[in-house]
Amino acid sequence: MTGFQAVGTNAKFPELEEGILQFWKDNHIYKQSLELRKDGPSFVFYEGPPTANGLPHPGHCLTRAIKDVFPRYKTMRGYRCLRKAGWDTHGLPVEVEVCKELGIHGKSEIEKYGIEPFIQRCQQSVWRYMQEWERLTERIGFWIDLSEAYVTYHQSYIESIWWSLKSLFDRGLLYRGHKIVWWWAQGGTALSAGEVGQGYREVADPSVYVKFPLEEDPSLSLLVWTTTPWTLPSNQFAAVNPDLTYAICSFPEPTALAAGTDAPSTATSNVNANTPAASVDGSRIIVAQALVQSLSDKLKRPLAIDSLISGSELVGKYYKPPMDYYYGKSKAEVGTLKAGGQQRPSWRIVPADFVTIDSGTGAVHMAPAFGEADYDVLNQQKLLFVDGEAPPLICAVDSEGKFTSDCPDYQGIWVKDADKLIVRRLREEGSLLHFEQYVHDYPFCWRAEADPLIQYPRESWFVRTTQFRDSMLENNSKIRWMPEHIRDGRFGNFLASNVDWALSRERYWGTPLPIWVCEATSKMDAVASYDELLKKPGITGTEVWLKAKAANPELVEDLKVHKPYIDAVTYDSPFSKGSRMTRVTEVIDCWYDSGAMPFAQWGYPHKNHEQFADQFPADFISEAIDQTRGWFYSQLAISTMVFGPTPKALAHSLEQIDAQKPTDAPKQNFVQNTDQGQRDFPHPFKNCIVLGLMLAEWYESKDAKQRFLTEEEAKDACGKDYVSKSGKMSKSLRNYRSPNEIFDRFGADALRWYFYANQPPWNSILYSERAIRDSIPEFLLRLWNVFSFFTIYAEMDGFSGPADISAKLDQLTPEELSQSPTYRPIADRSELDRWMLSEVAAATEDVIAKMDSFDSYGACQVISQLVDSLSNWYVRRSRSRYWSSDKKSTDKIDAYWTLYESLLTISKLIAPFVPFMAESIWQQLTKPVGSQVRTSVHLCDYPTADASIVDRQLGVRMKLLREISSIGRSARMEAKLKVRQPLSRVEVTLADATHQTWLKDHDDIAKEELNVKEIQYSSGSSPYVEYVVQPNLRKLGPRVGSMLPKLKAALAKADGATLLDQMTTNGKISLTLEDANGAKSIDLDGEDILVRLQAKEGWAAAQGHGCVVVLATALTEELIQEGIARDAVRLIQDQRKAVGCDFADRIEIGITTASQAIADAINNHKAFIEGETLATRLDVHVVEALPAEDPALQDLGEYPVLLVIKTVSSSASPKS
RNA sequence: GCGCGCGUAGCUCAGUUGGUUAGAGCGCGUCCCUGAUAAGGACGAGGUCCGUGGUUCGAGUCCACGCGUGCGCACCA
Repeated sequence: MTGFQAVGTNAKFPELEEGILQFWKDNHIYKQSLELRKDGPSFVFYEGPPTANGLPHPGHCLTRAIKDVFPRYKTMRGYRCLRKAGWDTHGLPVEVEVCKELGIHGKSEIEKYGIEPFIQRCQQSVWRYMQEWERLTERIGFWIDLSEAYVTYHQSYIESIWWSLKSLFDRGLLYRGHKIVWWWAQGGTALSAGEVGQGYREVADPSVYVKFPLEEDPSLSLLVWTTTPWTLPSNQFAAVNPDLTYAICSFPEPTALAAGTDAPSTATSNVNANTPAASVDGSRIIVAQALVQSLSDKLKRPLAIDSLISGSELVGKYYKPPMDYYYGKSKAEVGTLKAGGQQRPSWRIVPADFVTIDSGTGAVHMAPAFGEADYDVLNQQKLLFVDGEAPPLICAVDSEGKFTSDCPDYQGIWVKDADKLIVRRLREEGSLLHFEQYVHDYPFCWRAEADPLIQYPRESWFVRTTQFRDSMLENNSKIRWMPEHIRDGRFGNFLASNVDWALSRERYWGTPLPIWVCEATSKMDAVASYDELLKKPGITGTEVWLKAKAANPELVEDLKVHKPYIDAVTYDSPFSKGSRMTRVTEVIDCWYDSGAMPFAQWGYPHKNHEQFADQFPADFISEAIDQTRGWFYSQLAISTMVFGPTPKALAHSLEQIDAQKPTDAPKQNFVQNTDQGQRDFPHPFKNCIVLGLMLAEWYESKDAKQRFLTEEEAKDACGKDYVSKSGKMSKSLRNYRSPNEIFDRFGADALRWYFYANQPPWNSILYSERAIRDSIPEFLLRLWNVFSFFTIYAEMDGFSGPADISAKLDQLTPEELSQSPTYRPIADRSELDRWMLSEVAAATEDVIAKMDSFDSYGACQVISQLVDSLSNWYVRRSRSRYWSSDKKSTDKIDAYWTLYESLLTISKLIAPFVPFMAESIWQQLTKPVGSQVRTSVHLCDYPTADASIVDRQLGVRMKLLREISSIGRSARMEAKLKVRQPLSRVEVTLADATHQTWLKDHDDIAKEELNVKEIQYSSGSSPYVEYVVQPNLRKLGPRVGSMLPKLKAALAKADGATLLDQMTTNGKISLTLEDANGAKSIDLDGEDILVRLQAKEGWAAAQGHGCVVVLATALTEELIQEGIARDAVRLIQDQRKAVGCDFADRIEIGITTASQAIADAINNHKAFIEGETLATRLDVHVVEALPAEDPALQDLGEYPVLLVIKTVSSSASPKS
């Protein structure tokens, strides 16, 4: 039979954790934990795949910490929670990284380098930081199955995506469209909305006000405003709002106008009918009436309004564009309108209701090639004309963002560089009315920060997500978002303004779009797997991959479904005999990759049908808020489209699509016929914790030249000349410490607890190193000290807990522990023991309730409170019981069992949160029974609370007792009476007599806490206390309403004690209140009032919420002597420690003093002092005077003494 | 510009359905206790709950507007 081993208080948590990690690894604890629950109900968790081609930072730690705690909790609660890791591997970031490595830039250079070697490098590059990621994952204690991670470039993953895309394609949900996209000209690719959003930056662009002269009167011009002068050569329309009123303005001489009789000196928005002003040069402009004033201010010259004209009257007028590259050639062309008649297609004023008077001139230059709204206008205009006579798209810029030969003046010039040239020319030609710099946000490429994006017409593949807007909103409404406001706020808004998903990317490293086109008919076919492709008739091109593989056997097989190998594969067209089917060149947006993860991680539906059925949808996911439009959206969109019902409007068109297919092609509805069929809402996840962003905190020297991560470092280096900063985490600023350093300094548990217990997870969090450090003593160390206390004494006393149990042991549940012959029923133990175990059980109930509703923050607060109760009340109050010399005393054994059981339960309670410390405590606590019990706390069931143990009333009472002690100490402090000095008496006056009897019965504790001989409780009148009767607003508010202020005043005015007497005698208080309508009487019963106590002035008293504690401060000779004796004990104990005595060493004591009072006190309490200090001899010498300067002199109370102690023997017993 | 958060002590943050004296930790100050001791604890100072207006008997909490701040979104022409 072995016992416990004492554990030191100065634990090095990081080292401890490394040991635990090794233990988990050696014993496959994670695997065992899954195995144990293999028949349990499932709790489905999805890992949002991180990208491993960058180093993990503290934000990833938060995500991983939150992701870990719920699966661990659920597993302990009996659920089977698989945790499949995953890696996001495709996309532009990888390509950019490789380009940097190769020192190349842009698509043409990639193609020069060769797509094949480029792809191979991409595939290798994504694993660059794999080890760091795996190390972080493991070190922080995130239990997830890394060995079977899903990887987005794997063939089976890609084939799942292909299957889903085929399903979309076959249902007509995938289409090729001409759209204005945000185009990265240098990179030669469109960017997704999410990517564009990341790259907005504030820049100053040229802002020009340009005249568009009307053909009917060239001296009259529509004035337009644009910040993209380079789009002017491609001008096609000018738009006005037909509902706005426009003003025709001239430019009067400022002086002439000022001299005018009744003319205003500056522009006016009223028509000046009396003074038809003459423009200096005879020219006039048209602007929105509402903007005349602001325009005049901007131009710093007066504008005179000659007349007004409605927008609708302007519509249809022809104008001459400011730059003539197409106008001169085509101005004479006309097109036939569907409605009859003819019209010039371009350079016409058109109506557009999006034109506003928020800024500019109320007239908008339209270059449909370079603006989405402009493009829509063109499409509307096209509809007006008969086929073939509609306006073409005018575009003077090529896909590299350079002017084409259409525009010889600027041919080959990058559009942004042309701005300056164009502005100069406009000025020279007199069409520029005003120029300024305009500061606004403009998107840049998020990877190549110097490259501005331009809007550009591009052929691209789209997914008809707009058709599913309602379904997605419906699904969204079923998701439990934490915080709640995400649902209707950020995410809901995003869904409501959904636009079709621009899916394709004209890039290289990504999932190839599985669509093959017939070279003759342009008809298309989607392919759901590589095998399906191989079975196509007349297939060729697969040898390209085989050759490459033969030449380099190292190539991973997955590359064969990537560019360029897949592009080589062609087959016979089913649409046109003798023609070939060739794959389109695009790859897809990598957000689609991650969003397909719910099924693609299993390779579904090509395999693993059971796994998918079992693991869809997820019960729980969590990522940071930046994933709203990323993974949260892509998952929802894809699952809704692939597994949800097809909207009615679409179902109709599906029949037409089917009708057009070759006869051997599969019909569209195969998706609906899978073994899954339609799924219940919500999918694909039920609960989602949206994490806040993490900001960094750091310090800088005032000259901003030095940066520090802690205040101490800043102080050391700069004295007071430093400032605190906070902001985005930035690799280049190095304003945060790497997670690894945090682990080495403080440990993973400290970091985890900091994340869980410091704020709700959705709050944005300031990554503060000091806060991480501080979370250690607040919780981890406090618990560890209690644990250490237990082991020290248990070892000393030979308490070995469950070692004497002969029955089978497993998890050391209370039932198992109760088999021990020394374990007494809880009901038989002391109040304190019952209280502690009740607190543990109550906390267990609370933690379970909180965790079941995903409130990890709340759960941590409960746990923290519990540990505080254990440390600062239970152990504090029970210390003497462990010191007792009678090792077999029932009380002592009870104390051990109670503490032991509490620690055991706590180790299980904290296991999901701080898995290392939990494990460490569990293993030490189970040492006496070794291999009989589960080897890891993580293999145990989560504790459940025995309701019969929970005594909430006892909890309330103990809290009151703690409050009385606390208030008493406050009173002592006030009276400057240190606790070592015994007092004769305290009087405690309670506001509420309910608990008085109980307190009286248990006042030993308070007596000892306050070091008093007697405690008197009362709740009646007291000379020290004033009573204040206050209304119970919560009860009375609804009843008396507006009379409440009067009632409040009446109670405040009345004497509290009298009111209370009334209440005691009559059971009610009757008040008469004056109202506007006269007097009104109100009866208050006991529940309508609250009694508050206030200590009267002049007493050593202190007040709390429900009680007042008054000290009897008079000291008798006896009390003083006892105080001295306790001082002496303290002095001797210090000395013992100073000379290195062991716990049990016996000593002899000699005290020399000049004070007879000291000598008398010590002699009168000799036995007490000897007992406390393990002294076998205590001599006091009284001398005339002590040598004043002797450094060995110490203060005993008010007098100096000389203290000598000598170790005489060692003993096994600590106290006797 | 629009949308969504946030704004509470020197700092980092809690604050449940509106309710009486707004809390915690750190830091600071004063002190206590001490064989859990390279720990532990108490007490104190410190608050215009961003501002203004409103609803209400009653607002840190609800509403409106404004200011500051963070994030997201674009018809930023």
